[in-house]
Amino acid sequence: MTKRKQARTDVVAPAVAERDQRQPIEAIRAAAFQQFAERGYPVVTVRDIMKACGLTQGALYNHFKSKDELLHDIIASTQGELERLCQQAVAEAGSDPRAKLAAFVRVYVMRHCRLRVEALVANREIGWLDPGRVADIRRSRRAIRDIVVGILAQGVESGLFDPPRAGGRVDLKAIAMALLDQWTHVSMWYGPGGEIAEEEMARLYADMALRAVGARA
Amino acid sequence: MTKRKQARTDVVAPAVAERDQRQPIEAIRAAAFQQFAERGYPVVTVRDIMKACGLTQGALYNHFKSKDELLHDIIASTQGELERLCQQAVAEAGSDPRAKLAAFVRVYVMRHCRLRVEALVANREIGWLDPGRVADIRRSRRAIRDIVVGILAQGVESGLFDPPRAGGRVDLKAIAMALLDQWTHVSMWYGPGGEIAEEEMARLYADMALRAVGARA
DNA sequence: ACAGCCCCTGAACGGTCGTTCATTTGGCCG
DNA sequence: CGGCCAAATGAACGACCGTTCAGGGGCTGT
Repeated sequence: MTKRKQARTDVVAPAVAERDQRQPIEAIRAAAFQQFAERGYPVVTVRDIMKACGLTQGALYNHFKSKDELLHDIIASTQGELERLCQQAVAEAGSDPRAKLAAFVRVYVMRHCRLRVEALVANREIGWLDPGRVADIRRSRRAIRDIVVGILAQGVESGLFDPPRAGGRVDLKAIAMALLDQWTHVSMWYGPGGEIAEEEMARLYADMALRAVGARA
Repeated sequence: MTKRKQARTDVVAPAVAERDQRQPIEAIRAAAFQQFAERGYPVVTVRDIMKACGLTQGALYNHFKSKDELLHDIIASTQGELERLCQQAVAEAGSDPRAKLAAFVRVYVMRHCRLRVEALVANREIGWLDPGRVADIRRSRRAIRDIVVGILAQGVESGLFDPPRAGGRVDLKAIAMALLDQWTHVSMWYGPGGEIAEEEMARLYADMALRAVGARA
């Protein structure tokens, strides 16, 4: 091989553009999301991104310090919004852990269906960030996981959940990771043209989760 | 940035080597698995891989036609073995769909715990393959998914499974995808130094799956 | 009208990439 | 011991990378 432009043979839709009409910084963010989701951070060049919003390479550096900062910027904004939505959903769901879990799944899954591109980038491309910039993203991910662990703990304590045991005792962290894995990766295969609506996806996943943790009827 | 050697800030363990004693072709495969898992296909250079097994860049091309062929070779071998193991596990599990599902989960999860490096590469790096080479890997993935769909269908038909409904009817394909997502991504976070043994992980995931599909006690 | 500023352009820089190839190595067979 | 050939070397090639920067509009406020 001598050409270097091979695309990820994955997921998602096309993109090219005439000079985007939005604020250039927003146009760059949007183009970067699309391109990173389609082909992956390392093979998307600065030239690609800027061409996709009708500018040239150099203009990127009027808005971002580096390609890496651009990636961090778009991941961090998406991740922060996700964390906020999850907290809000749980807070508004009342005190029953079953309602909390259902509300969490609903928000989380619907967002990963609707904003597939953003979810894909935030979850798959995080590994390309400079080590120094990855810390706050990881913190946010842990925070989201801990919300789930908290709901499960409350459910167990109140006797409303009866989750499976691993090695004699219940490992809520492992269960939370397993559930989050399946909710997160909806964005890898869910297609808006698919047969199932986002609403139905959310309900399906919530049902599976409540069954998996042994929620009382 | 001017240096290009940033590592994925992800997962997995170290590697360097003095001249590997195995057949060079096997040494290259092993080094490539390790490096791709640690840092990701696009940023691992041919020079990196060959240095890791004590050779120089040029020697790769005595054994593989290109870097891309090397990636396909190691993914295809792992993927093929996984498909074989899954088929075998189900075939040996008798006729009860509950036993089939449990056997499948056991084999699938334990393999993804034990061979984390291979699973990581096969699942995460597939997108970097040339489009022409990706077809057979996708076929194998679909085959594995269809094994799960088949087990679920049998369970529903025999009345032993009562899975959740989405939009009025049962969508076995979506359920199978959801379950496979959580089984597959164990390899992303399970650590052999972790508190849970592989056996216990397999049992935990099998329990969750049987509950999720509404298996009769 | 004009200065000042923001933003964009596009050539240029130093570096790294996958791949090729002429050459050298080293083990095996007669 | 000499010939043979598979396998390894490492320089070289052409391409392209992220980033910099001097130069050039086209707004704004006065």
